[in-house]
Amino acid sequence: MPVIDNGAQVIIVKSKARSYAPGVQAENLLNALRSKEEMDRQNPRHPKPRTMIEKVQIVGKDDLTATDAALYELFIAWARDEDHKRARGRERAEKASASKAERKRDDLDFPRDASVVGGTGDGAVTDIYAIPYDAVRAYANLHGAVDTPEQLLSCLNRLSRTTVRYNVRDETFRNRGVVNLLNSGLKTNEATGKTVVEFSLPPYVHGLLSKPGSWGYLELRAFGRFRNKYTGRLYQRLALIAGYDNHVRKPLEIEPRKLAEEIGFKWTRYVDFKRNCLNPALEEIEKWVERFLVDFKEEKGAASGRGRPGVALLRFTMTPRGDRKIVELSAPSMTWSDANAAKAGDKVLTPDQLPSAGAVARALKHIRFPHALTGADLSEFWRAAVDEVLEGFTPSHAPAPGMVDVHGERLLASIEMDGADQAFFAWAEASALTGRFFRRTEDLSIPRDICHLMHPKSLEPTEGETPDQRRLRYAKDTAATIVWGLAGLLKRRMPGERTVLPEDVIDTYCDIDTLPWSLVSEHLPDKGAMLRRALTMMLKTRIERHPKTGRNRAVPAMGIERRRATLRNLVSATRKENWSAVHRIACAVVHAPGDNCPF
DNA sequence: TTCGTGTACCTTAATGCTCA
DNA sequence: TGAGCATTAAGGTACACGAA
Repeated sequence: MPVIDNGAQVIIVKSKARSYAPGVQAENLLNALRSKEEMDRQNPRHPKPRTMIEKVQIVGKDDLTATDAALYELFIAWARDEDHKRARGRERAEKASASKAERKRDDLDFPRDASVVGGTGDGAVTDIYAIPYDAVRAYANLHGAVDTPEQLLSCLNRLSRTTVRYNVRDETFRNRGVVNLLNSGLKTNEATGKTVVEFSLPPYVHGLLSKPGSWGYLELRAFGRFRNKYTGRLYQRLALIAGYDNHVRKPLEIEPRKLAEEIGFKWTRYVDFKRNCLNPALEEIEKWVERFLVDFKEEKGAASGRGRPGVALLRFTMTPRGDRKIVELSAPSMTWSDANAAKAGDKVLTPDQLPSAGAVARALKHIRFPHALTGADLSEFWRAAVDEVLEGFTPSHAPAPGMVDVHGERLLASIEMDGADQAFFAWAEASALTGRFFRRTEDLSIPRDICHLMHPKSLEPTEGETPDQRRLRYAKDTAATIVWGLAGLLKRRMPGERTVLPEDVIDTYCDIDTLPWSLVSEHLPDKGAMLRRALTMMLKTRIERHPKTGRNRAVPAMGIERRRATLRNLVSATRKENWSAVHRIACAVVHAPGDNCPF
């Protein structure tokens, strides 16, 4: 149902939040693990949830080595890969059964993450995974650190006894809880002599893998070669930011002590932190990470008394490594059908908006896609993506574009500035990571009665715009997106998946570090301190007993209607650039607690 | 044996305060 | 106003310990 917002009816989906879990980017993960050459060629990347990157803190003894951390990332990637295989199997089975009896769509409200892996139905997932021993050993031995079963067992033992705290709220997890990283061990079949590494993830951690949100794409190849225990911890934080859209990506600015605390470095002096942690970590990241480069700067603090002023702020600026120019890439031959599909005219797109057959062929050769695609597939997906922008409509069942995706006005601007070929290549590279735009034009069934209301002015390309103006426009666009999300117009993601309710995504809208709030903060008198407090309060939870199951669960401390109304007011003020109104609303939330709010 | 990690000690640099 | 002193933190070197 459209919602009235400042006199205009709008329907949008949240651009930041993804409503499904992306898969591991690897042609064949097992082959990549077994062979160093395959690892270098495939360079598998796995999406790690932002929560797992930012909110985890090791509790107690921290004797994990760089190899241990690499193995942990491997296990996370493996679990995700296995979950996806099972999910695809489930989808095929559902399709088969759907042909026999028409399903009642509203009855299919089962949790995706539990059904994928055969969980208990309450979000708890209890699967045990097994990876061939030789594959794990080969991966752990990428830099010659682990060779024997005893050495591998030592790694697994350290991982199994390490406990972490996730400082997040969730419907099933209390933020003061502590869980093991994982449980793991070696298992040998005495009859066949075959050995596997078995592991299981704690249910809460496993559940995070399939939750909607933002992701940091981590390169397993790089992880396997890190030798410094802190490199992987710093790398994940940088990779998370490096994956953001060019227009919203800001440098990571953080106090040295805070960063040290976050990555588990015992603070003594800055020079020790730099020497033993930052320098080796940055060297290794530069040497092994393919996706981005890091520029590191120190900022001295203001003199506050006697003595030499120390380093007050660290600034890490990430830039994509090697933005590839399509004309510099070799062009392979193409099948007759692929070439015809690429050259075919389009009812909506102009010839200037269609990539050449050569561009499609280059994308197929030089971009690593998660699944086998043909040129005809890519051409079709591109037309659907541009069509979506031109119509100004996002299908209700489509997942929201991620920060990595090239979409919206940026896509049109890229076509105009760089040409269809280069724009297509950049779009294909991003889509290979997210999979967001791999769908058909027939999915774009637009209800004409509301279509004219959904074409945000911000989608029109503008000239002479400064980066700040562009960022402001992007923030306002995201604010409009939130309005659509709050209106409950995210009906379904895919056939058979459960309904996405506004309350499912409200938490992602309360993220102060993302647009529009990151930009809004810059305009507020207190630099967004009050807004941060307000959004934090909206994320607070309290524990209550479930009326049916009797189990304790965490529920939002602030009522859903009040959270929704507050967010709507905030984004409405943001769209009008009424910063004082944003500040007043934030103050009202902080100082005037209402229903169920403990403050 | 090599290398990562942590610690200790000394020197150097930067800044503010005091006083002639 | 400038020299000298006090204070604080970085830079550099060396060494011990333990994991790989």
